[in-house]
Amino acid sequence: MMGIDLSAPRSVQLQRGAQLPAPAAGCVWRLESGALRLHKEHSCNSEALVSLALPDDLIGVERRVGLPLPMLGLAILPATLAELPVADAELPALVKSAYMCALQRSADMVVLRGGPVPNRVRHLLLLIAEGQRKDAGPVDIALPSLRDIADIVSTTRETASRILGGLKKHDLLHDRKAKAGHLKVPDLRLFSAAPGMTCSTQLATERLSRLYLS
Amino acid sequence: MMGIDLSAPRSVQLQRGAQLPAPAAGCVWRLESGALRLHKEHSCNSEALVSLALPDDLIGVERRVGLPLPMLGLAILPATLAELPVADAELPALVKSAYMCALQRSADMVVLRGGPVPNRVRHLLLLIAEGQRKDAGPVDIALPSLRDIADIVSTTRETASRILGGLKKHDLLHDRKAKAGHLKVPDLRLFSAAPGMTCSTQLATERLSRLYLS
DNA sequence: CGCGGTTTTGAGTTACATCAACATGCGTGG
DNA sequence: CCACGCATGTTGATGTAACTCAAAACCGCG
Repeated sequence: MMGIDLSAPRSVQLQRGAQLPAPAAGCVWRLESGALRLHKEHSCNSEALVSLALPDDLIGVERRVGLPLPMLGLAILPATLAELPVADAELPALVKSAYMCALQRSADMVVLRGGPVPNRVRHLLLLIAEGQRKDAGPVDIALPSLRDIADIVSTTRETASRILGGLKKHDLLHDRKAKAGHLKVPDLRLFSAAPGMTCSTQLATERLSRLYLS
Repeated sequence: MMGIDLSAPRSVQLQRGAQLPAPAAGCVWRLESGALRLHKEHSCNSEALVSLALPDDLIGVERRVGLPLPMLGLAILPATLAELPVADAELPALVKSAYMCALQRSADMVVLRGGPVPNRVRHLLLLIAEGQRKDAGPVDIALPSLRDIADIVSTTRETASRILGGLKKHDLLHDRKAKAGHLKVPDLRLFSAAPGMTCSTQLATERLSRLYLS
């Protein structure tokens, strides 16, 4: 209703676990850094998980587009978001980007929830690391809580812990609990080259798990 | 290049396993009945699975919107699709629906790939049954192949077979292999009311599996 | 300091994948 | 027509990845 404030697009910082507030009227969020988990139905239970939000993703477009129940965003990493005022004329272009992004995230979620758990965790870490695009090379990344990791890849906190431990043992991850780990992205991605790991295909599912857990 | 044929929107029938051809220039598909699995990267391996397409979903919008690599559609049920000519002016509205649908499907995929396998299969069957909307009440549905079920819920054909067998034993599903099973939707959905089954939440994960497998 | 939340580690159990053997249906070609 | 392959479905036996349960160590915080 009130005019859009073009002068200073609001910016927001979120701590791990903090909930994303609704954007100002006529605005959407754009994730600058960090990562969120997006839920539907204002319930945090993992049944309602829809997808992740990674840097450059648009968040809240579904409100502008009239979705009955807007999504809930929870920071799994310290995140910063910019409020993007969007005129009606720009809306189509916006929805288009949001759509393409949604497809990508949907594909991500599928991978994050299929195959052996260690691979799923690896994939999540790589997604996060790429978000912090210092493009290739070892990266210092903030790690999500074990609970968030577990919820996202659909496992338990215990096994998530063991898997991170395994990564550490293999020198792929340092300074874990400092809530800012040092991740050797290239090495980690190398494992990606390893044989297919979608258990369902029943193609050579090399037992990679052994590699991770020592 | 050539003008759009408004007189007779083309309609296509697909058999189980058949691949969806590219729509005519300037057109998108609309799924009338059946179901597809959507992959990216013209590979059928289940790593590339992105989501499902259920009746009323729009397919091929990503082409109109300039996605570098268009998706591949494979019928998991006998499907009929209508070719929808779409003028540039209508595109925004189209992308909007496709976007909202993508969000829904993303949420579906998350559920289809988390928690105990029997529940995932149950969820898939319900999705399919709802697609054949005779809204509530027992429904005769065509069943996807075991391979497709397995790929989608991320399991093996063997366990998928065992789970369907369990459903049959519990009178929730009849006439299985006739490639047209009779599904008791309401009863099946009832199990949905049962306690949370997202293993990751570590909330009361009642051992429903026992129920299914006899 | 004690106190709720997260993380770690261990030991026992189980759901599920794996492997193997077999039955069935379907198309192709002799 | 049967023979043959090839995909699909079925069922059992076995191994193991991952969940569960439990208990301790480690926070950050009022």
